Amino acid sequence: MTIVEQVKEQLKEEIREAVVKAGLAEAGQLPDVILETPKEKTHGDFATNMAMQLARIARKPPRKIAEEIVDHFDTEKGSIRKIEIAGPGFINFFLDNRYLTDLIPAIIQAGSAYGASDSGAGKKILVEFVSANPTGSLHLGHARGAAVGDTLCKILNKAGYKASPEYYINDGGNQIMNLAVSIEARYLQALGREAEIPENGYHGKDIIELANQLVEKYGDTLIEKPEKERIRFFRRFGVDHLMRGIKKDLSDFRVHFDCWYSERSLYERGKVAAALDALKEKGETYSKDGALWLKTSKYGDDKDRVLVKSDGTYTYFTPDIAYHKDKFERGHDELIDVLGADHHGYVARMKAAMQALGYDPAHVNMQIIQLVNLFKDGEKVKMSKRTGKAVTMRELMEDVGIDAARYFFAMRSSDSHLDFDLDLAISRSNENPVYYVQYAFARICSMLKRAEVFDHDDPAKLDLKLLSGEKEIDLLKKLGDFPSVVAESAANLAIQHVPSYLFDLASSLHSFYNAEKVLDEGNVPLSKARVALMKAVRITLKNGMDLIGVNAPEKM
RNA sequence: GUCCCAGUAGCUCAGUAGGAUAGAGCAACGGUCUUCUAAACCGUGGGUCGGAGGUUCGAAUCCUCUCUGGGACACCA
Repeated sequence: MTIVEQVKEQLKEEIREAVVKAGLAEAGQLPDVILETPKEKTHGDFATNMAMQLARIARKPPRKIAEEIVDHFDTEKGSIRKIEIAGPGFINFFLDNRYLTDLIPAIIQAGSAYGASDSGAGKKILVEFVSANPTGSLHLGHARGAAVGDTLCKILNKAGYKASPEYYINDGGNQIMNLAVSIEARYLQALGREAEIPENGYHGKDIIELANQLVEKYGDTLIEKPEKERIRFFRRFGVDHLMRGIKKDLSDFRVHFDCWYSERSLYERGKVAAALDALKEKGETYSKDGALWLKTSKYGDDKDRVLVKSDGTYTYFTPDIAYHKDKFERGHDELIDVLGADHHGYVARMKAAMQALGYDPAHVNMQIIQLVNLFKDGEKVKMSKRTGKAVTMRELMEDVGIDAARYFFAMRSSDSHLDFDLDLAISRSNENPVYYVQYAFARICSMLKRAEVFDHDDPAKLDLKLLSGEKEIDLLKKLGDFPSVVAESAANLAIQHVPSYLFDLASSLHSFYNAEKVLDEGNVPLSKARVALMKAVRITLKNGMDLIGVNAPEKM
């Protein structure tokens, strides 16, 4: 438990005691004590709305109840400086700053571990994201999914969950056949022959480049191969090549996956057939019009879905079911899929399929990432792999930079539409908040380089109560918030809280920096205490930036 | 037609397990470097939280209806 949590828990316990002592409620019927941090400083360090909650049970006006609670409150125990009753019946607690200054040695000692908590209780979560078909380069939408998925995993792990990031490679379906045929066509064209890309094939530039490489490497020798073998060759070559590019893009974007899961491997290990059998056995399927259907409508889907088409082949849905079943079988308690908005229709049917297999659909969590609209020269740029005009993830990295892109994607709630103005991001990148946060870090580094005289091995021995200025208290409170920000962010799958927290912390730092001098030879004890504070802020900023995949530069 | 997301300051968006006077950045205006990085700080102005009802001590937040914008609704993946 973190220091701030300990303080809050103790305070809650004391409130409970006071309520019982005052005879306002039995210990058993006591509502949960809600202790919040007021926005307004004049409202104290912590506040509770207990009196309002008890108004009904005790049948008294809230302010009267608040008075009785305060009268029975044991102020000796904790480090409470002052208690006030305010507004409709809030009880505001003003604490001694000791618990705040205690944070500094704790943070310095924890180092890169600061911010961690066990609020996730080791729950195993598989987070699948990106999972783009290997049929072209990753584009802007994938970049958002990648940033969100990667950050989500890091936040979950920091908060005590066990999250595994995974990429599902769709290397088994029709799309891949289309890819092979498209490569073949481009290959023939590169050799100067007549060939046309099929209607649902891929027209991207990267396929042309791929074909050119084939010509360089193999000349026209591939034409002589029998068609089946040739297509198989193009397919494997295409998948390998494109997956290499995808992996490179993702790792350059600082996105990490524990596992690259192949769809083909599901077939090879009989997982698809097994999933199908399981559904049949449970009586969740039926035949109609020559196809095999799954009764997804029984579990809340709009209509039933086809598993096996009348031509005997599987729909994409069937291996996907096998894949999700496998995720549970590998021991994960919960599944999170980070999906593009175009997969919206997929949510109900996959949850239904999992329910049909006997899993709790509440453990299948689909996070829909809304569209990214790109604006360039004031015009909306349509994204499509097929047209070859898509803005790629690579271009994004080169144009706006990885730090800015990662921060930008993390800072907005992923279920809102995102307008990404490329011109603005490129031409006025200094206005990007990421630089504000990084600058705070760089400033501290720069100060600490000169601070050797004031540095102390054991911050606990310093006179930290000298840190009592308004700006210092602000900073300390922010530092103490970090673990609960991470925990809450994880619990709500709301990653945007972290960038927003970093911005606030940076703001407090800048404000402090401009108001006070840290390194002052005229006041050594205070300087030492402030150096320790700066170290704690630097650690916290760094840990937060790590979570969202943004670099912490020592110099800017 | 059904479903999902959004609508909060001029612009881009935070804030939604109900809390006190709704926030930030940008833009506008006015200040601050002989002092640890001015990519910063300090200040001013700017709001029917799309609209209407409801729930209650209390609603941007929860419920119902409604308007506007975006997206999804294949024996494609």
